[in-house]
Amino acid sequence: MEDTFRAEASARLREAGLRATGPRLAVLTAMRRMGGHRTADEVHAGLIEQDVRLPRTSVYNALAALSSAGLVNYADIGPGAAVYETAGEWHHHFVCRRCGAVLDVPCAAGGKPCLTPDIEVGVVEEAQVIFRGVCADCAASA
Amino acid sequence: MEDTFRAEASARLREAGLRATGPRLAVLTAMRRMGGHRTADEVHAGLIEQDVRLPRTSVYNALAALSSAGLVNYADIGPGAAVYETAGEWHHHFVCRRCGAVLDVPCAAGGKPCLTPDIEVGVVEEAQVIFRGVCADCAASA
DNA sequence: CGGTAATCTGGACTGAGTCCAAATCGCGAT
DNA sequence: ATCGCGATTTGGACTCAGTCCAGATTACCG
Repeated sequence: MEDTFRAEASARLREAGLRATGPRLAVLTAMRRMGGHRTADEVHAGLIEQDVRLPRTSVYNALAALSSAGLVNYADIGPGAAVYETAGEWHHHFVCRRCGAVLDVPCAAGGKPCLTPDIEVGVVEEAQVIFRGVCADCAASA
Repeated sequence: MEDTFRAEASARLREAGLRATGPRLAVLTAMRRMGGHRTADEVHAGLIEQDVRLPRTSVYNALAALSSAGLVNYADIGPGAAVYETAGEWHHHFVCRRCGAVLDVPCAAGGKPCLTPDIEVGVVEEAQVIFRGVCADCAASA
């Protein structure tokens, strides 16, 4: 099933007009193994740990390709590194100002874009919502 | 009226428990003069241009202080530098994937936070929405 | 199986933001 | 007025995220 997974990923990449290359499949596999929100460097470290030696640049390249193919989502959660996650239900993020924790927040609307601006602004492809505040844990210890 | 502006800003800083220092007022004045969305470095450059010599670090410090006092808003609009804008009507942003243009999108709800997560996650102080897509100008030339 | 354009590689580089320790300055108290 | 203390500023060095480039590789089409 590891194989069916890779085969399906390859197909999806090709559908998007991209080649199914080694680095891209490696990054995708690593992300599925690690789960959750991951920075590019975390993915890179995860690969090294599994003895998959890949230059940092290639991880960035692969993530960009996977993201444009819709296989991973890119989320800019504020200062610091951006995070990627394997594509699934479209959702939003809550970021704790105190501890930096990132929590998923389900999106009521489900699809992309889940919100539409009140004004005509061009073609809206997606709407990302970032909630900022203090998470339950931090609120408790204050 | 330049003076009443600074006096009011000083008062607001002190209300927030912060000192009304030179750099902070200088940054605030520069931001008001420049208007729109500005990165920290743009604000810095704007100050230099007016012969207000201030280290880059101080601009960052001042922006952080002003932001926590609610005098400026911080907006993380994606890869690259974060932008600040003088606080006014709470609104959101549309970012063009092609040209990087940033457009204001009025917020229907008006106040902060204008959205609430469907799940209990802690104390939500604000919700920032980033719309991504292709702006009208870029869409026209494609 | 071969050609070719897309992609990878790795090192150098840029740009945004942070850290630190000494100097300075606001502001409440005297 | 001015004193003193602690918040803030300074400026330089530094870290970290991400990009650029040019030559080597490689996936895919025919």
